[in-house]
Amino acid sequence: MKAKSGASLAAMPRYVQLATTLLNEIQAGKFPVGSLLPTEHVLCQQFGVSRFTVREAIKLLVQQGLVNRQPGVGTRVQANAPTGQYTQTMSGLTDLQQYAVETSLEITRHHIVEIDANLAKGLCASPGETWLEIEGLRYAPGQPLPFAWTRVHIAPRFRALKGLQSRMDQPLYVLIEQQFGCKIQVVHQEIKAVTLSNELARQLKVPPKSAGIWLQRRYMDTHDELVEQAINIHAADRFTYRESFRRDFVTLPGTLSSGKF
Amino acid sequence: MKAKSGASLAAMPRYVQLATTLLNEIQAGKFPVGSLLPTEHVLCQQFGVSRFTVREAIKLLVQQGLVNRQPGVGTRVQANAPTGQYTQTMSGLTDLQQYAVETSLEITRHHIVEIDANLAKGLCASPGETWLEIEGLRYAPGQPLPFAWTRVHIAPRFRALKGLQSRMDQPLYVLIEQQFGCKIQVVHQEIKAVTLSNELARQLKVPPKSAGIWLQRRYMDTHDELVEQAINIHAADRFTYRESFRRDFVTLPGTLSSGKF
DNA sequence: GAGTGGTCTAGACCACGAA
DNA sequence: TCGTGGTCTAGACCACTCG
Repeated sequence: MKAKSGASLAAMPRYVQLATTLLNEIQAGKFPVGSLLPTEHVLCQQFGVSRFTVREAIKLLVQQGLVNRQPGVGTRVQANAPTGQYTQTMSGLTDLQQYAVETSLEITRHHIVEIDANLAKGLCASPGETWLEIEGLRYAPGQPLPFAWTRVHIAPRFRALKGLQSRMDQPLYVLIEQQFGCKIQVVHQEIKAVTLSNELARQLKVPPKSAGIWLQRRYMDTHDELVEQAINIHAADRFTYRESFRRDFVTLPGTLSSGKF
Repeated sequence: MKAKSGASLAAMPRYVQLATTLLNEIQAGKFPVGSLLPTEHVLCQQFGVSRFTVREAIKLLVQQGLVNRQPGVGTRVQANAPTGQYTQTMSGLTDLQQYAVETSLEITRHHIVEIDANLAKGLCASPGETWLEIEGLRYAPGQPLPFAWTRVHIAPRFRALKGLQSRMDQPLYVLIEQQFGCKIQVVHQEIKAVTLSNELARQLKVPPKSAGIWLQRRYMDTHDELVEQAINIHAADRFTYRESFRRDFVTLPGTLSSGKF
C-alpha cells in the first residue's frame, strides 16, 4: 500500500521499519525524553498499520530501553539512544542467580546505621538517613572457606525487614519484594579488581595483598529508586563471574533516513 | 470456558499459564531436550486458545532459553531449566559495546599459530590446528596509558581475515561477520581477578604485583561453534565493568501444579 | 507440496489511571 | 467516564524447510 523507497530497509518487517522511524523521531527531538509517545491507536491511524504492528514496534523500543509503558498512562520516552550510546546488539539471560542459588550467606552483623557523608555518596542518599546494614560471608556448598565478603545496605523504607537469619539461602531482594510488595525492575552491576585489605584477607583466609573481585549490585524498584545495594568482595581464586549474551532480537539500523515510513 | 482450579495462577494471563504448563511438561520429560515441541497449530487445538496466545507463551520460553525456533522446522527444546538452573528473573541489555566503542586497539603482533596442547584446552580445539593470534593494547580516547592487554584467537576458517590495521576502532567480530557473512549469536563471558605478571605490569605501566581484571569473551556462531576468543587483562584502577539488568518479562512460577491447564 | 514459524489484519474485552 | 496499554480471537499471506 505504501511505496517502498528502495532501501534495504524496505525489505524488513513493517514493525522494524516503524520502530526505526520512531527511533529516528525520538533522536530528532520530536519526542523528547520524558514525553509521551502517541498512543497505539494514533500510531495505527498515522501509519496505516494494525495495532499488532504498532505493538511489535514499540516492543522493540522497550527492549532497547528507549521507552517504558504504563497501562492507563501511555508510552513514555526514557532515553534517546539505544542503551549504551551506540548500536546495542546483545541481549540475553544472565546468571544473576549464581549468587544466592547454591550458595549461602552467613550474616555476621546487621544493624541500623546512620549514613555519613562518605556512604551517602555511594548510596545516593542524604547523610543522617538510617539504613539497614548487613555484613556477612558467602559460602559455596560443601566448602569450608568463604568465597566472598558481603556488605548490604537497605533503604530506610525497608529497614524493618524481617526474616533475617544467621544463614540466608535466598537473595535479600526476594525477601524485600515479598514483605513489602515492591518490585525490583533494574539491577546495576559494577565489577572491578582490588587488592584485598589485610582485614579482608584474614576473613577470607587468603594471603595478604591477594587480588580480589569487587562486585557491586544496586537494586532499583519500578520508580527507579534504590532499594538495596550490595558489595561483594571475592578472593580471586575462588570466584569467576560468568555470563552469556544471546543475540535474539532485531537490531535497529543506526541512524537512518526513514523516508516517508 | 475452562474451569479455574482456584490457584493464584488462575489469575495470570492465559499465555503465562500455558508457558508454565509447557515448562512443567518439559521438566517432566514429556519433551526431552533436543526434541520438538508440538507445532503452534497443534498447541492451539490442544489447549483451545488462539495462535496469539500460543506464540506469546512460547516467546516466554524462548526468552528463558528453554527452546529455540526455526522457521520451517519447529520449536526445539534446548534446556529443561530456566537458564542457570533456577528461578531466572533477569534479562536485559548490556554494555558489551563499551569495549570497542570509544576505545581503540593497538595491535602489536598478529600471526598464524599452531595450537599446542595447552591452548587447545581453552579453545576447545585440536592441537595442530592453525589459528590467527592477535595481541595488542587497548587505549581509552585521550589517555596515554593503555588500560588493557589483549590476546585474541580466531578460528581456522576465518584466519584469512583482512583489514587488520595497527589501530582498530571496531570490534574484530564485526570484521569477521562482514567478511565471512557469519553471525555471532552467543557470547560467553568470564571475569576473574588476577595478580598481574611482571611482564604485563610493565606493558600496562603499573607497579608489579598489582591486581587486574581478567576478562574472557568467547564468540559463538549460529552453529554454536567458536569463532573468536579474546582475553583482556586490565589494570585494576583503569577499568570497571558495568552492566544493567532489566526485569522486563514475566517470571514463570517455579515448579507448579498446572492442573488441567 | 505440505507444513513450519514469521508477519499482519480487524476486530474484541479487560483492568487501570486520570480527569 | 474515557482513554490507555494488556490480553485474546479468528482469520490471512508469506518465506522457508523438508521430503
